[in-house]
This record gives sequence, C-alpha cells and structure tokens, in this order.
Amino acid sequence: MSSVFGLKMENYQGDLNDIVRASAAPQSDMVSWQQQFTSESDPLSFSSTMAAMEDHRVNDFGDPFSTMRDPLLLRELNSSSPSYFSSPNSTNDHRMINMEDSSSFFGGGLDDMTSPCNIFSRIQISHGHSSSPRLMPQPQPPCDPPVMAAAGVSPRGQKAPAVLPSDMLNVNTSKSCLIENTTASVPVQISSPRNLGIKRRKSQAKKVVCIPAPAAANSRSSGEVVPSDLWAWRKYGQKPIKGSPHPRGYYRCSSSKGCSARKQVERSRTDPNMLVITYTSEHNHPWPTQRNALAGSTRSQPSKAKIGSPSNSQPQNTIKETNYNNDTTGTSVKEEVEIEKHVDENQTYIPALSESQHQTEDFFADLDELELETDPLNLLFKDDERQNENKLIDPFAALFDYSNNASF
DNA sequence: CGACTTTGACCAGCGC
DNA sequence: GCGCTGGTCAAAGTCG
Repeated sequence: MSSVFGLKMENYQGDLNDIVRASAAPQSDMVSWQQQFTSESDPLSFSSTMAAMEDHRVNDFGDPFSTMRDPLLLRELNSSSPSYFSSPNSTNDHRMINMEDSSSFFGGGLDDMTSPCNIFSRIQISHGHSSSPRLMPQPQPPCDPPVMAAAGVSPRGQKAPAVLPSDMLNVNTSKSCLIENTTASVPVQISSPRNLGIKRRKSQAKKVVCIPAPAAANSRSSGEVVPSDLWAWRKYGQKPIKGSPHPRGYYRCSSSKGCSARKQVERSRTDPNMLVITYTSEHNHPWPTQRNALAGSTRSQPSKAKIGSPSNSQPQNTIKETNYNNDTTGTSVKEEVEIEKHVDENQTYIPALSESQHQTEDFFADLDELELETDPLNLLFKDDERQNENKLIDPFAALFDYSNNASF
C-alpha cells in the first residue's frame, strides 16, 4: 500500500479551464481527500478538517473557502502543530485506504522521493524552470465507468468535462464519505491556445487544488468561523461557468493592498462535492501575522439570509489560504498544484468529525503564542536551513521539501 | 468608517 | 467580424 499525495507545480501556461479541458480525456482518479491529509503514520487529524467541511456543507454553494482551512496549509499547520487539528487516534483508527494504483498513477515518477509513511513523499513538484523537473505521471488508462458511477461521478461532462485535471486531486466526498479511485489520470500538460491570452494571466503561477467541498461548516446558522489560513481573501466577482452548474468565485488577497494573489473557487462539474481552487499570481507581501490575516476576515455570519444562495460566499470567515508562492519577481512560470491520491473504491472511510471549530480558533491562538513573526512556514521549516530561498517563500515547496526530510 | 459581498457591466481572447 | 466566454471592475448594499 502506498499513499499517493501528489502536489504538482507544473510549468504551464494554461488556466483552470485549460486544465480541466486538458483532462477531458480520461477521468482522473478519484482520490482521497482524507488521505491527502492523513498518512498512515500521520495521526493528524483530518477529522477536524472534515468537521469543518461537513459543517460547510450546509451551505450548498457557500464559499467553502471563506471558512475552511486550506488543505495544504492544514497540512503544514499540522506539521507544526501536530496536535492542533488532530484528534488522538483520529484518522488511523478509521481510515481504510487502499492505494493500489499509486504506482501507475505516478508512473513511478514519485517513487524515488517517497517513503512509505510520508504522504509528502508523494508530492510532486515541477517547476518549469527547475533544473530537474519531476516527470509527470504517464498517461493512464481511461477511467473505469463503473467505478466512476460507483463513485457518484456522473459520466456527463464530456463537453465540459467535469473531470478534474488528471493530476489534480480528485476527491469524491459522498455523503458516506466514501472516496473512490475512479480513474487513471492523464498527465496534464496543460497546453491551451488560451494560454497566450493576456487576460489569462499568462506568466502567472497557477496552482490548482481539488478538495472535497466543505459542508457549510460555518454555516450561517452556526455562525461558526473556521479560519483556513493566514491569508485574507476578498471576493471580487462571481461568474457562472459554462458547462458547470456551479458558479466560480473570484477572490483576491486582501491581506495586503497591492497583492496580486488571486484564487478561483468552483465546484467540480462532475462532483459537486468537490471543490476546485485555482490560485493565481502570488502574494507580494510576507505572510500576514495572525491578527493581520484575520483582520476583516472574521466578520460574523451575516444576518441577512444569504443562506442557500448558490453563490453565497462566506464573507465572514474569510478564507485563510495557503501561501503558496511568495515570489514577487513575477515568475513567468505557471504552476499548478496537484494533489493526487489513490484509494480503492469504497475503501476510504472518513472518520467521524471530532474536533470542534473552536479548535481552529485555538489554533490561531496557538500560532500567536508561537509568535510567528511573519511566515509560519518559515517557522515550520526553520529547522532546515538548507532550504533554498524559493522554498522558504513557497509553502508548497517548503512543505514538500520538508516532507522529504521528515517522516510522519 | 472601513472592509466585505453582490452583481451587472465591461473588456479581451478565442472559435467559428 | 461576430458571438461566446471568462476575468475584472465598480457601484450598491451590508455589517461590525
């Protein structure tokens, strides 16, 4: 058994759409979100995260990210504060994951950098400018329709393939929290004519993260606030996307004026329970302090009944997203983060949610106590003085690097 | 008052 | 060239 947690930062010039289109062919493998954040050796608790997500689910299309924690960040946070999100015995006791396909999924490209117990060992990062970019997974066989069906993924979406980028994390979070491996993936070497489009933000890094749509955790009714990361995001637009019943929300970083960091949040066309987050551009400022990050992001739930609004973004609980890239040099490299996981269908069981959201708040309190001066990641990885500059700046990179140097 | 969301309008790229 | 589409802008309204 080998967990597959793939994060790919691929040098490409496409956008999310391109990614999706590129993946139109084969359905990507459905992977376990849970597993993404829980490795066998990682007791970390995915549970609390899932709890938040579950809560979110109350709001069908509410902006999950305004209240949910960034999975990647979570991972990081967990790394630094293993106990925070974790509930003792949490995942390990409940998880049932079969990762048989991992090898094929990555075409062996990751094996050399992995360790059995380290989910990060499966993380794959490819920088176009990297001297030794990791190879993408080789083309995978088409998904198995039956499996797909079993996974609750509609076969539709041919025109607008609801398929997530093959190398993106595909998670099917059914009510029962069963996650299935639905297909093989095709290496997504995003390449689209649109890449050249000016408005397509070429030359901007892009990172795509697919995660299970959080339940309306912080459902307005609950008014709960679940910080997701230290970044503050402000919604500046929403558009219905052709071929998708779900609108796409546009967010920009509000942690710092002038920050060009943006992200798009939309639900997977194939699986409404899946959320696709596309990060574009980069933060041009240091990781905000806890309080700064929370500033303007802790609005209590609006009294106005936006509940149920398809696009109701969740202003309050502003998203705290992962600082995925702090490169301010304007890299011309587009990146996409892909999280991949393979699990055997019906083999993954998401543990009962155990942690309350207040825990999250505690978490930030903890962070504060930790006196994170700027970038928590620096703290997380401060031990590794050898990290290259980029990694220090880029949580993902740092994270990955860290993963390779630590066992969970 | 500041920060936020909402939402229609505008603009630019792309395909036909 | 036109229409479609996606990304962004900005006014209006909400909230603390």
